[in-house]
Amino acid sequence: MSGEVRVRFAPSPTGLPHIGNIRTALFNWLFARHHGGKFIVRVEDTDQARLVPGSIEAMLEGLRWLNIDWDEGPVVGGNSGPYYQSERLHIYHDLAERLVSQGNAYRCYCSQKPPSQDTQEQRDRRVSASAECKCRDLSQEDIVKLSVDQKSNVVRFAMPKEGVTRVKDLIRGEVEWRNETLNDFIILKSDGFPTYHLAVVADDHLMEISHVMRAEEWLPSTPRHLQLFEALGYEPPQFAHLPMIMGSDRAKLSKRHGATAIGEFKDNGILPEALINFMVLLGWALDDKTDLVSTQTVIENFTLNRITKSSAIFDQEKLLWMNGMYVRELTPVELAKRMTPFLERDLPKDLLPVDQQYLQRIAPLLQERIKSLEESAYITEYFFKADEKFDTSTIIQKGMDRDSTLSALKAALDGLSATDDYRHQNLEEMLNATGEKLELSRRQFLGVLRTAATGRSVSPPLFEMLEVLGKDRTVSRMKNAVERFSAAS
RNA sequence: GGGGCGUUCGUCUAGCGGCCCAGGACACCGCCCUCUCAAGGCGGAGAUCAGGGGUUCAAAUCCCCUACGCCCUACCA
Repeated sequence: MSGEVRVRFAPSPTGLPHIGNIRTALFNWLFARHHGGKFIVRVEDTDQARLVPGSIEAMLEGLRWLNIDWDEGPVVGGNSGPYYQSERLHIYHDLAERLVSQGNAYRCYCSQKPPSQDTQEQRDRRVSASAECKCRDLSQEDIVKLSVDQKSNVVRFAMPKEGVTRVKDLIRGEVEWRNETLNDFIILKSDGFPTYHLAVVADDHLMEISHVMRAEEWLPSTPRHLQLFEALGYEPPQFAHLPMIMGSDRAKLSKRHGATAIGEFKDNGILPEALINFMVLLGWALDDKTDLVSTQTVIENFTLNRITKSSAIFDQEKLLWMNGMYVRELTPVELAKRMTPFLERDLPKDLLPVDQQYLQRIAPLLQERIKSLEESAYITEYFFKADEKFDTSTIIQKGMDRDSTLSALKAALDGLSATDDYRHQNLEEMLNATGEKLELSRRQFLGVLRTAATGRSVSPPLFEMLEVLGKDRTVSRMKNAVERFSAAS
């Protein structure tokens, strides 16, 4: 391959940015960065009917969140703009006109039938959309007559009726189609907008795209694009069709498969770096044993021959595991920072705002206990709440009774009130001695204290936790526990 | 119906003719560690490499056929 690598990501603003689209963007970006080329974002807004306001903003927001930067496109501009196809209509009109005059395209006057009225059965049976259209063979006379009383028409590309069209796909190898199996697709719609086929070919050429990397669902339309490039006298770019991402039922991923929009991952507490790593592994692998891999390493090693051919199923479980791995790699300060928005969202409002200093001391204790930031509020709640109002019966540990539990609480309260040294080593030494004196196992004694301090049977290691909680909170909770436990008899 | 692509443990994958009676990871099970929960360590179960034919001294790897899955077959991208 000669010349600069220029790849593009071409989303259409028809809804929330999907994980499949983002993965395509990611692979294009990785490819560009690997080759020191350019990554371009181009908005394919040629379908006015399906346009959903805000989708491009969400798309760009998703890319930014993932740290996928683009060299040309919306916001940043570039020398090949505009990067919205709706602003390039004149280009497509000129090209369509040229194709018609060259004899590579023709106006079609057939009445349109909204596809939505077709039953699935009809669509399955349809030989080809243009099968009944005879406009290709209209005489000049007929055309003149038709164009006066028929105000709207479309332009169809005249596919060669013989021969084959071949592509040397960089991932799949040689693929070929007999031209007779391809129909005369529409290139210009009656609303004056081009279809995807015309626009993509025109822009990939004008923007000097060197490699088209897109999802496999586009493979069947590649011969059309190739024929268009040919008719226009353009040299086609290289093609690489990426495997698709499927839902757990092996069907094309969609909303009903759970979180699929990029924003949902963010809301669900997934770290962008974890999502990147996970998406990379959906169709690419560094070697036979690496799962956790930095973006930098991926960029250095990102070559097309390591891309898988078969589609992949999105495994939420593995993503969550991977996210946990990334959570553990954060510094306490960073973790605290990332948890904050979730605490602000999910913690009872009266506990806000959270004390950042305090949070930073809490963070290390949960770091290896959470898989997603979404768990932030639940897992830290007792650090912020005042005295816990748990069911006092849960405080009694296995093998203990009310009396032994109460004396354990009292003994602990005495010790915890008497000392000011709340370093965990000291607490451990002191409380272990107390527990031994009471002839309780660590499991029992510390279990009682854990419940008294948190109201829960599960928590980070007790001593470290009490150290972070500090004397005031600890003593207050122990007192509270003693009182409530005594009263509940 | 037509066209195209794909098919290695449940899932993501390694493998590009001998190193593979197939390696890693998630999930699962067990043990160890241990104040609970995690994390970590160790081990286990799990794939007749979709099936059948070839080619070859040798095939998951090359070729052919079949099956299945998926995608496309719109004035959607």
